[in-house]
Amino acid sequence: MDLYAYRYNRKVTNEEIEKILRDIGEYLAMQEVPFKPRAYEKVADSVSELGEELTETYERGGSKALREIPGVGASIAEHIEELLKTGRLKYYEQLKKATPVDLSTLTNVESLGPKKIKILYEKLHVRNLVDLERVANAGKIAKLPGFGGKSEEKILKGIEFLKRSSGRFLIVHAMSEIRAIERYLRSVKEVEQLEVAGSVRRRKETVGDADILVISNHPKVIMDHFTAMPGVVNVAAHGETRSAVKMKSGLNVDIRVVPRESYGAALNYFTGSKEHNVEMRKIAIRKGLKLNEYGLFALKEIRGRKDEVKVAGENEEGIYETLGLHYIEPELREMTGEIEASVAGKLPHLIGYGDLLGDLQTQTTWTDGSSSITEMARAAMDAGLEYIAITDHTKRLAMTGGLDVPRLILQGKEIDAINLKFKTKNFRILKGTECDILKDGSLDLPDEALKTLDVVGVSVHSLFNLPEPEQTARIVKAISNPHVDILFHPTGRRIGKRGPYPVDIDAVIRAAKETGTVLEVNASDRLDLKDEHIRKCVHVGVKLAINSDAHAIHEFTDLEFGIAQARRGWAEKKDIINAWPVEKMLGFLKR
DNA sequence: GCCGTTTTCGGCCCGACTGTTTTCAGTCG
Repeated sequence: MDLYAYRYNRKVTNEEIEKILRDIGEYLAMQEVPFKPRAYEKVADSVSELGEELTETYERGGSKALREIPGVGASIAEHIEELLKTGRLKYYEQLKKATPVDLSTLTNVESLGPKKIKILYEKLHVRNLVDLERVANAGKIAKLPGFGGKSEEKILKGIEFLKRSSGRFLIVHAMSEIRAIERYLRSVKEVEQLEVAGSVRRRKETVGDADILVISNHPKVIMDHFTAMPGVVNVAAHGETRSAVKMKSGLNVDIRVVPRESYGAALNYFTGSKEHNVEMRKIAIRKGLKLNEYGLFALKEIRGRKDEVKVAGENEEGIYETLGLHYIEPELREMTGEIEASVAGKLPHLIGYGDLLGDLQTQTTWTDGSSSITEMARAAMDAGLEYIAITDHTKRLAMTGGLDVPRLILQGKEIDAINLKFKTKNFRILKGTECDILKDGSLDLPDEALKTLDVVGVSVHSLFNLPEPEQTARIVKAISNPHVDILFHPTGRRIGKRGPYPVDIDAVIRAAKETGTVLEVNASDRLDLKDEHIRKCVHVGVKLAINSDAHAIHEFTDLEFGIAQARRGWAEKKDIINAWPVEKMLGFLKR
């Protein structure tokens, strides 16, 4: 059991509880216990979709409130209670003792599940990723019964993928922790101004650490508060104006206190990207100026003596202006043409964080979502949206209980009824689908059913390893269907878990252009399309939809990260169809 | 271990694919 929380006098988080429940499920699956694994897995999913910390749930309503969480019964409620009260769970510790392996890491290796992990542990004493890589490289896995050369190759590939993505955090996951740190620091009265710089401010899809800049006249107080924050497990540096800590989650956080007069220069410097900064300095030099993290300086000769005079630095806008540039939004500072565009006055007017009016991909309890249509609609309204499309899965995705035509029709009737209730609220629920693309590019629902819907999304959920030409042809065929409006998560990647399937994205974008199909910017942990693809779409005029892919009411907050991704792809409001009013959006879709 | 217009027991989202086999176990979505 993970005792960090208690060692550092901190409450057990949902994330920790989720991991333990998931691990228990895997342990039970290892022992081939029937049904229980699914029960634990289900609860782990529920916990991950909760909008409230379990500590709060428990304080609010005790074990009875825990029991109200879907999938939590008497026994799991007791487990959670034990975890909340003592920070440990004896049942879990026993399982762990019997098979001491780093389950959550090993199951992250593609093609490895509990059964194979068990064999690897029993035959080759594999406990963690390092062990696994060693035996795979030694060719020992191929010789195991049930394994072979290809399994070994797959495992090595999986390890490689995990290693590449380690040490960085998905911004979608890290942001809530970063925001909590921000809130904590802002509550310190000596903090005059504060901003998180670095890749977080540029909204990169993954971030390695968080760089926080603070203006304050009392740096020492700030440093002391910072290093004593809840959740800090290691203080790497504790200086006068700079400190660095590691959080329990593994996130590194740096803080710097800077004087007001150089705040803008420091913010610019610490926001990066490095390449962008280098170019800005070159521009400064060409103008006879010098730019560093303290400011923008002119070299002036005063009475025969050369001296540096600060000409800008208190804010970023002043620095860009003095350099003869239009202000460049942080999301664009990647040295991919933003400087030239800025000089030429041709920077895009980026879509704003409050610009979305709708969400065109949501799932409900009809399939694998955990909230009802009504609940999702209410949550969308609270999130400031005017419409959502309900796009539950289709029958091929059996594990989700995907809809067939009769159930789709039933769902449509329910949507009609709910829409009547919401009529006065200027909110509309659209009928939609996330229809599976089958192997040959045909669809999991017949055209007669598709044409009754407001929004038809299609996506690939199977056969990720088709050769590129086949996969591309499959997708192109699917979006050539005259009823298909949007291609959901076009490359199939899950950041940190799985790369994109082999696909010629340029060919897909061309086909989207020809067929008038919209491509999705999926805002969940897929962030798919990615920034450079978005930019290609914007360039050729393929329209985009930024969708949450929400499976629960609080997941509409993910839309922010989809917007960030679209901004990194230079997208404007005119490029994003769900930033348009519902009638205009519907009018644009294929008829 | 959970759940109940099939309610206190007896069911439990399941079909497709892969790589290993030579009829199937394990993984994935």
